[in-house]
Amino acid sequence: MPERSKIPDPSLARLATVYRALLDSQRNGRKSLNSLDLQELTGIAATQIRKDLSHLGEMGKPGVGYDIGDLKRRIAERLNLSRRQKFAIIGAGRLGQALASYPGLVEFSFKLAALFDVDKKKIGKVVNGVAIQPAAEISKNLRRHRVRIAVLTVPASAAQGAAEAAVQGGARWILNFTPAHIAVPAGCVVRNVSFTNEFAVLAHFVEK
Amino acid sequence: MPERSKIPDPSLARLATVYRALLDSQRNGRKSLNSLDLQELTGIAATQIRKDLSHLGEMGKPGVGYDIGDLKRRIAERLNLSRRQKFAIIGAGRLGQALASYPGLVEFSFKLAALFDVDKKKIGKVVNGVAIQPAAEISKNLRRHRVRIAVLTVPASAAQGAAEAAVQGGARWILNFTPAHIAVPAGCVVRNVSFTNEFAVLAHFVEK
DNA sequence: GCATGTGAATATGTTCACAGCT
DNA sequence: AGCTGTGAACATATTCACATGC
Repeated sequence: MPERSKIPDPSLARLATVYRALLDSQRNGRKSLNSLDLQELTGIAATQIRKDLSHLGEMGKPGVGYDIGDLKRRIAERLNLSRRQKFAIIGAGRLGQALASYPGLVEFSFKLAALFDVDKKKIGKVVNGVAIQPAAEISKNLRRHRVRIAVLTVPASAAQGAAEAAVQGGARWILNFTPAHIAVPAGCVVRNVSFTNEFAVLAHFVEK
Repeated sequence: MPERSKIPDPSLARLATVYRALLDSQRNGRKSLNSLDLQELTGIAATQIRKDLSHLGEMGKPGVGYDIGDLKRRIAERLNLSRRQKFAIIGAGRLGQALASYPGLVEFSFKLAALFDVDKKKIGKVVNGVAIQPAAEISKNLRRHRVRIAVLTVPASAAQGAAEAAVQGGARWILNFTPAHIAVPAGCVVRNVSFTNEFAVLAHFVEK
């Protein structure tokens, strides 16, 4: 398989899931795994896992399985998890603070660089080692610290403004936890995460 | 289009997005919209929206557009949003509390029925009108209040146990915010929501 | 004339079956 | 024998093009 093939989006998400399973297994002293072990750990079908991994080039030993260290390295490389990625959170409400101190992000080598809010009473409060700063300084601070990833956890009505400030400050990758649709200049990537949509999809399956 | 066709999963999620846009437009006094207006509001391609809506049967007037009231009703009916759905949150950390008081869920007619945590210091604290209860009472309380939807916002290591208690109490639909893979009996539906996967997918697109 | 609804064409993603390496 | 890696078959989802109804 060509070393530089484009990986399908759902495959990327599954690779992240596999990556976490590898971290856990490694902590448990495991050295290698086969695709069936991974199915057990993640709930993803073994054949699907092999197909996903095939996008990274040959990895495993037929008849044996995968070396955890190798596999981790290859996935990390491809998902850009091998280099520390700084990110900023805009909106220090409960959700923003939950994300700010979420340990799973550290394992994926994300580094909280800044935290912003409009609420004057919150300014200065420290979460996970980072002090909450006034929203007015978003652009200036993102630029100064060369932060390229912004996470929006503000109310929907403030989302577009927050996104614009972030882009102004040089952010190009935005994770939008807001239900609002945000418009960004070409070259910016937005990924929307909607809780309520997840609830709604689940609700559809609830029997009447 | 047959009135009872199976709607593709991604389509369900988009319908939820459209539904929210309709709520907003209605608040702004709007009476009707066409598929291009909806594209503007949601970022979803007009042609995709029409295809999604076609799963609900004929809805719009050619040359005119869609009546917001009608459309809302039809979507709500199909997504099961027209009847109040009780749900419980297991794990009253920052994320659990954020979800507990998230206003978007009320608009989708979800009703927080119970909130649980193992931490004795949190027991009794009231969030969004609901007192936090001890985790030991999950099964008993879910059953008593006939709650069928459980939301897991506990640490990964506690996820399987929490799920089992919820199922024991009669829950059949589980929204898992934990990175852990959880096993449930046949007939239970689990939907996984992973923050870190969203971060990881975004990271993949960050240029080196 | 204008916007919907839909079959047909395309693109994307998943599953299968098995050849080939260890 | 055991498990990977992959082309080929299948399934699902999106886009297009246009006939139809207002």
